[in-house]
Amino acid sequence: MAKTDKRELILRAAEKIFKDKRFHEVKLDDIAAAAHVGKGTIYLYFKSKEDMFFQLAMDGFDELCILVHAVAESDKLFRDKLIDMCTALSNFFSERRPLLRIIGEAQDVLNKRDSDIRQLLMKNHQKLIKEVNQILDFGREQGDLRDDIDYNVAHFILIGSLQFRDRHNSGEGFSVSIEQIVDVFLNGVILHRKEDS
Amino acid sequence: MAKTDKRELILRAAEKIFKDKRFHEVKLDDIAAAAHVGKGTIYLYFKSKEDMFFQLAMDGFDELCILVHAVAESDKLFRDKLIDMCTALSNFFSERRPLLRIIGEAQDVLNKRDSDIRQLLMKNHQKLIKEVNQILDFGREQGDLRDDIDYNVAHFILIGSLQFRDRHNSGEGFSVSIEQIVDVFLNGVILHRKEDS
Amino acid sequence: MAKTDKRELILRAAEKIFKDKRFHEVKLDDIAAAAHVGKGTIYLYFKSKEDMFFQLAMDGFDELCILVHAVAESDKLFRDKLIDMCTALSNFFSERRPLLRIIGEAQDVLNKRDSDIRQLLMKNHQKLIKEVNQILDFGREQGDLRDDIDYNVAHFILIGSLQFRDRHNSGEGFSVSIEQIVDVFLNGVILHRKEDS
Amino acid sequence: MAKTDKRELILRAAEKIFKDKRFHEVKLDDIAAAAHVGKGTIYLYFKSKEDMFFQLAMDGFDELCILVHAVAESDKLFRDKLIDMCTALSNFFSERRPLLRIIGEAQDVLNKRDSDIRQLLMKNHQKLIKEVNQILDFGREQGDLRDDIDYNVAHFILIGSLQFRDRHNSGEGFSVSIEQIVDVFLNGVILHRKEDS
DNA sequence: CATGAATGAGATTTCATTCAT
DNA sequence: GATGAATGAAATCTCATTCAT
Repeated sequence: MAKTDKRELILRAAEKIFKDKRFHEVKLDDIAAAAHVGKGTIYLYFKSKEDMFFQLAMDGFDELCILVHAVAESDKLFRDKLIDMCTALSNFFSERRPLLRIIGEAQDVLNKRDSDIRQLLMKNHQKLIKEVNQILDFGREQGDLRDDIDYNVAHFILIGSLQFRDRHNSGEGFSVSIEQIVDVFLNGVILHRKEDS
Repeated sequence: MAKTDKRELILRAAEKIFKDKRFHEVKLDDIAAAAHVGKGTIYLYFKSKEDMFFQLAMDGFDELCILVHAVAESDKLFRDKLIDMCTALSNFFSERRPLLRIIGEAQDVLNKRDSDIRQLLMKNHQKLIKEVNQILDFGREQGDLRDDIDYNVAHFILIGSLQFRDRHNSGEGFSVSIEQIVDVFLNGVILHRKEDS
Repeated sequence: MAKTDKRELILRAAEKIFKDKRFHEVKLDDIAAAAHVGKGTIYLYFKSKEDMFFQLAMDGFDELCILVHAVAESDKLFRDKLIDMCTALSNFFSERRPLLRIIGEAQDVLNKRDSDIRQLLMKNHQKLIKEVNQILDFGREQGDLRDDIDYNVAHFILIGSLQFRDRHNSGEGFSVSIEQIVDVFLNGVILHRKEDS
Repeated sequence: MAKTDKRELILRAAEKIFKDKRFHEVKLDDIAAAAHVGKGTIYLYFKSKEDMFFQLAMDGFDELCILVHAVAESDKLFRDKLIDMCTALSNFFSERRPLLRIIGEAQDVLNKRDSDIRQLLMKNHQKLIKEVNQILDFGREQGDLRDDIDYNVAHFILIGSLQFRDRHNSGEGFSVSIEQIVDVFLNGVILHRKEDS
């Protein structure tokens, strides 16, 4: 059995356990049991519960980046890429909501402490930004995007909306579609009174 | 000393302590010490650590609603009302970031369990939504708002963006202004070429 | 119940438990159970298991000093004081052998580490030396003691012999009496051939 | 590499590690690392940590006996033989102080349990006693030793003093010389006034 | 023989909560 | 009401020992 196998095994088990528990509610005993490994084995691969938690968070970030990257590379119109990207993000957020919660938790609090972790978080964040920017760049190249739009605004609006939407979806289906969000993002909410022109 | 004084004392102390710690990192000992009360005293005013935390989290929400309400009632243009509202929200989010983070962290989990807390969260959320809707209604009355915009979309985009923006502000000032967000919200990111022709 | 009561309670229980177990074999569970206190209570009075161990060792040292002091103050002949002192020490060693073992263990190893503990140990050691010296001084005043005897030699021989004797007494009674030891200490093993003079 | 090489390697590494640590502070991981062998290898040569420790402790005892034996056989005066013997013992005690300390620590406890170990300890002790007795016998033959001296008294005083002296030597050199101890052992501490008269 | 990853019993320690004062 | 000593369940973590390779 390769060394990473056990590590993966533990991370996947941890993910499940963290799904519906908060950090302090998660017991290493449960994770060990779920992963079918001895409790001590966890400590071969992770320095502490905290460490495991962060490796889990980083893990999720990587997947997210890969997802967005795939969309950026695809051969579609700007609007469709946006919708694909939002769909990909939304799926990711839905499926891995606990992971996201963990990432959020990690991001905010640990920024203030261990600088190693902060740097890793920033690096990951930049990576995601870069992927999203690829799509926005594409929009700009196509002449579909206003010149005066700060990329950050775009990120905040798209990702923020999607995350918020996801967070407020408590299982009975979304009340707002991705198309609607992308529509507002592209066209705004203002009535463009053509009769004025 | 009035009964509420001690309660307030504890809440204010708790607020400071929760600022840069995660839920499980906060010890009641620390809160009691910071509030200069005995540890047992906390249990006179709060059922449990959880309870105290949620009372803390809800604390101030009423004020926020009042603030937004005031904006709705004010005598301004739609765009300015939006900016005022977003400013109020942003301030609220900034001041209470740690709490919001912990709520975010806990929401998922608690949704599935304590229905009292879920109901309180939803009630508060509805209250805020109602106030925000007043402003959107105003926009619609003014003819500034597209007819086909679902209010939920608007909420998700505005509040989601602001929360996300706030969450990624690590102290050195915001990289994106509220005006920019409101601008995209109103006008979208697309280049409106038709008006040029 | 006074604060020291619980501390004493725990120390006395610990002493019993340490009696026939080595440090790593002693479980705090056992001590807590023996002292009829909660496990957490131990941590109210002692920083850690190690800390408790050292407080226990220091405790024993004090008693030892008190014993020797009482002999020094008594109104007897030099030889009888020596025998009394040796008897007191021997009794102490016998009754509290585990404690001595602990002291020995502490003394040697911790000398090399925490300087706070080292200083405390040295202070205690000096205290014991001082008490023994009182008795030797008395002997010198009486003209019973050679002028060229280094007090340290006397300590090493008396205390060393007694400890060794005690350590090799495994319950079936001592093979060597205190009088015999004091005799050799006083007169030496050499045959003083009076006929030579 | 011969079979005993690995065993030796481990024992020498263990010796270093045990030097300034208590039994429970020594980790087999450390010993394995220091010996540059796998942790499992230790179990090829030793039944357990305890077993390894005792083999280590017994290691060298034979040499000590041979050394004392050589002194007994030597062609010297009684006093010089005593000094040589004490020097040999002192060296042995100095070099193996950490081990002796741990044995002391464990002796009490183990006496009550593992009878194999007790027997081994006693056997070794008897062996050493026998060699020391040879020297005392020589003294008696020479007419240098009082007839009424129990050999055990002599052992306790000599070995006890030396061990105690060694235990209180914290590295900055001995405060008491072997000659001084032998002097008191031979002549006692009393002023022999009769000879003056 | 040699290894070191894996184990899991059991150690130490923490901390929310209680309750006698 | 206010307190904080006491609690003990439960958490994290350690490490001697085993065993498949």
